[in-house]
Amino acid sequence: MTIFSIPEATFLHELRRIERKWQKLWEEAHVFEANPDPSKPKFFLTVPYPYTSGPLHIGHGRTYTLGDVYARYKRMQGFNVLWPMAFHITGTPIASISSRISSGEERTIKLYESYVRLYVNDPKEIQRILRSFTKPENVAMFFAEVISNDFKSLGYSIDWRRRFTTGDPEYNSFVTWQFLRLKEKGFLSRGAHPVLYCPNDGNAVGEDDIQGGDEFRSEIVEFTGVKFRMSNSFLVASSLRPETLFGATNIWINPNASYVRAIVDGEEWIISEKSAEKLRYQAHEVIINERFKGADLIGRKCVNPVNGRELPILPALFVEDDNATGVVYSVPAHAPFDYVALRELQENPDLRKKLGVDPKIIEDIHPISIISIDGYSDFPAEDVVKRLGISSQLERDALEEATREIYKAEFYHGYMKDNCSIFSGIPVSEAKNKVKEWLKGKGLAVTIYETSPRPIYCRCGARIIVAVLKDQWFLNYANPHWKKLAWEALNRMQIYPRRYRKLFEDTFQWVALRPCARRRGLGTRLPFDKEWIIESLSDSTIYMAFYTIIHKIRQSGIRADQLTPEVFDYVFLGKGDPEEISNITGIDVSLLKSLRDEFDYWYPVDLRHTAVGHITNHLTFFIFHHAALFPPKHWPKAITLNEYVIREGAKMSKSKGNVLPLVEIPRKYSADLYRLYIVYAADLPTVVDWREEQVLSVLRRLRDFWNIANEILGRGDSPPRPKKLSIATKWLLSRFNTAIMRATNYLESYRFRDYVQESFFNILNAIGTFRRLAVNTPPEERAWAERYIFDKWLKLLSPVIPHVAEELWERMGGRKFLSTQQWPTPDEEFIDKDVELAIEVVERTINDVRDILHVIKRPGLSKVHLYVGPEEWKYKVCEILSSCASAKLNELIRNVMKDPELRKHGKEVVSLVRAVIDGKVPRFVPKRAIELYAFMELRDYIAQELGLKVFIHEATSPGYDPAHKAKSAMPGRPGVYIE
RNA sequence: GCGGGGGUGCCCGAGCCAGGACAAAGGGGCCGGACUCAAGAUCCGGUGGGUGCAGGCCCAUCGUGGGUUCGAAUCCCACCCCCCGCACCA
Repeated sequence: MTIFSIPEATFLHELRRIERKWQKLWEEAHVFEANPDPSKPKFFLTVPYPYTSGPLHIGHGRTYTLGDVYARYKRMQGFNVLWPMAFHITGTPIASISSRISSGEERTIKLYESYVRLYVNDPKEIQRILRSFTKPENVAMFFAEVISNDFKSLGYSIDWRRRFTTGDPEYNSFVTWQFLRLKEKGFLSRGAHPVLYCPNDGNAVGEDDIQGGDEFRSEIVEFTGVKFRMSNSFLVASSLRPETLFGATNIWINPNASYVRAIVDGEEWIISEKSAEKLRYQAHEVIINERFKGADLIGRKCVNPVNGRELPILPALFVEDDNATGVVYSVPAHAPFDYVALRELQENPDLRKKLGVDPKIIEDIHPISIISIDGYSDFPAEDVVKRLGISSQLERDALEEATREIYKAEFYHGYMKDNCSIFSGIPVSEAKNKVKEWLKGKGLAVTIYETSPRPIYCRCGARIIVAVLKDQWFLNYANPHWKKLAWEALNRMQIYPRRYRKLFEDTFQWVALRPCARRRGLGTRLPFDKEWIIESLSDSTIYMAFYTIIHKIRQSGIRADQLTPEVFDYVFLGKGDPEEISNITGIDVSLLKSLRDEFDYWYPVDLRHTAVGHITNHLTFFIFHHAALFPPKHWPKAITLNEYVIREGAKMSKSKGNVLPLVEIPRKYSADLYRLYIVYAADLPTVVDWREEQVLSVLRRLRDFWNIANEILGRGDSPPRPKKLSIATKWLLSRFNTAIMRATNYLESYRFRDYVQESFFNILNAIGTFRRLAVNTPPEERAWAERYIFDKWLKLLSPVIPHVAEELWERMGGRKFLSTQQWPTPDEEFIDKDVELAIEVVERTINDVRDILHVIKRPGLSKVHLYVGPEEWKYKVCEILSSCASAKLNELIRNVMKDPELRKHGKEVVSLVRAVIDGKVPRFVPKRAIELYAFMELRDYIAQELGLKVFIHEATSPGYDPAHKAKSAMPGRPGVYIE
């Protein structure tokens, strides 16, 4: 942890005091509560509500802080800003946490104890809270409460009256309405769907439910079970590569495992006993008739459905009866396991004897090559097995590696050979699915699901399998009508940073069926099928609309059961007759109308800001559902996105123990420091690295600001404006007013980092420069200048460091809250590019002199003569050049030569143009008179910087020029002579 | 694997879409100087290499290699490496 030095710690302490003070005052004055006001333009900004399963960290805070900076900016811009917040409790994780705590799971209890301890000191109280976590609602309520406190102590300007959770009955009514309407529009569908499943719990399982689920990725893999006829039965052999069926030479079974003869969906199948049990969960009807050892099948034959070839059934030790059907077909040309197992049987009499294999059956088995691929022989399995020196089918790891290699190579680069029937000649990558579909179409294959990795276990201890849910509800994003609407919505939306639009577009392409309900967890029940609970991303697509009315629902005591679908139809869509709805629901007509008005005032969402991780799911659904349910005028306008946060170069994670919780920020650092750092550290599309060293440096800059500000305030009231301004003052005012313009443009285009750089760091630096430039400026003028910029500066900074700015505003005697002041506009009168350029010339000249001193190293130098301002026509050349877009020498010269006066100077013009192109003369230079004036005025400053006596000469009439340097003077580049 | 994004100086990080004023903003670190008894803080200067007793010149340089162009960190192609997403996890 940082050790701040004493002055830093003192300053931080002061900051925190100020932050608490203003948070209290804002809250008491209800400054950020927004009500419809037809006289003002509105701006509706949302950031996703947090999921309340634990504390937030500085990564989450980045997103919310950016949202707040923008909300504050827009508010000062004169918009009526609605920036609300709610809490997400829907779904399985919170339920799962509760049940784990209930069942006494040590790890979870420890983890949650540490979470609670972040917020609560009293050990007894911690235990009480922890015990309450056996109810999921209490987990949700606890974290909703502490997170909202975190947000308040970071100074977020949220309208808290509209807070709700997704478990509130009013919200349930709202979601119910959505799903009824989606169903009516035909956007829901039903069908079979495979899920990871715990037979013991009777439920689908998610990452949270799987033992070690956060350490590896568990997925569902699809095998193709191929039916090999065996008299009246089918031996069902499974493969991940159905296209290799053409190269099958035999069948492998595990001789020691138990197999069954079972009626599966009316057919008699022979499969492993273990697989028969699992198939019951995959929407198959299974009746087991007979059990026997795998060895009993050895030597019998079955028929390959693709070519009628008779294949012998042979034993193999590598076959797992627990994987898919426990039966595999052997393709020794292309599958390393098969190749090795076959060769072992052929070459090892002991093994044959042990497994009871008749040598005659196997001596005629030869690999059948069916795939051609560059870089391998006809028998890739043999190639790889030899290369890796594999000799036994029990060398599982090596064989799996070999299999992966061939699978990848053949899938991407292989072609089916001529012996593959109608699939001959096509790429393997295509053949795989085509063969599968072809077989399934003929009733010769089925899909068998398996977990990967295998086995995996539920936290309850049971083995997880794949189950097929027959009646899963889906949101059908593939619906062409719906998709078209969503595309229209996307196309008219602004996405920033622009690079992420592509990801939206790609997602829109592939998004199809999305399971939208589950059998467990928290949430809203599907209104037309109460067994199902609407899943957490599906219930969070248009909830921004709910913010517009929830506070009024609460205030007026409307009950959830009064919130019928007709109410929402009216409020959100303007459908139906309010009198009638009022009669049915008992909600007052005027109240109904005011809900409608409020929604109509705020909608659409003007900006949704969030982290990029949400693009492929939440944000896509957000757009789809708005497009489905609302008319185009209520579709969202813009999305902005930011990347995440790492810490000291490393990703934050529980296991590393390097997560910095948001709650620590206002305690160990400060809200404003955090805000300033997190916004400034990187652009939106760049990952922010939270580095203590850099945080500290930002803290020092914040303190510089604080000191300068208080120094300015300490001088009391502003002195009168001087009649004549020094060049230093002119420069500061120009620089500052330019900064207002730039900062505003940056915020308008969501360039938050540039905004902070311009309005905070650059102005801070400018004041430093000003103070050095102002050696000859009278103190009253300096004081006036600094005081002049001061209140506008505070306004500029209010969005990012609202507490500090608000405090200084108050100390300055500002009226009301700074947070509600008008955003500053630049004072055009003070913007003077020539002065800014002239100062640049002066600074550059100082550097040049230093450079020369460094090179000549002559002792006893004490004077510098500067020859400023060559002939006026040279400035004219620069002026013409600066307005030329082209950079080609001859074109530039032609442009310049258009001027008859310049043409007179012929060759000299050409060499000047060349000097500009070469960068020896700056292209943008001040007017001659101003350049001269700047040097005259700043002579003492230059002298002070260089430690030399300075003499300024007009280059066109130098009084003293022993080295003839006056003629080397160029616009923006005085001649220099040091002696 | 598929899809997306990126690789900039000792480190972080702008610039790239709209090629030219780019040895490349800003911050950090480091070096030198000022201040100080000293440390810290603060302020000033420097920070690719070489070279020069006049502000310069030469070489290298924005992942690597090609290309387009009078001109490329910026555009095109190939390769290498890194990050993110891939849905029932919110």
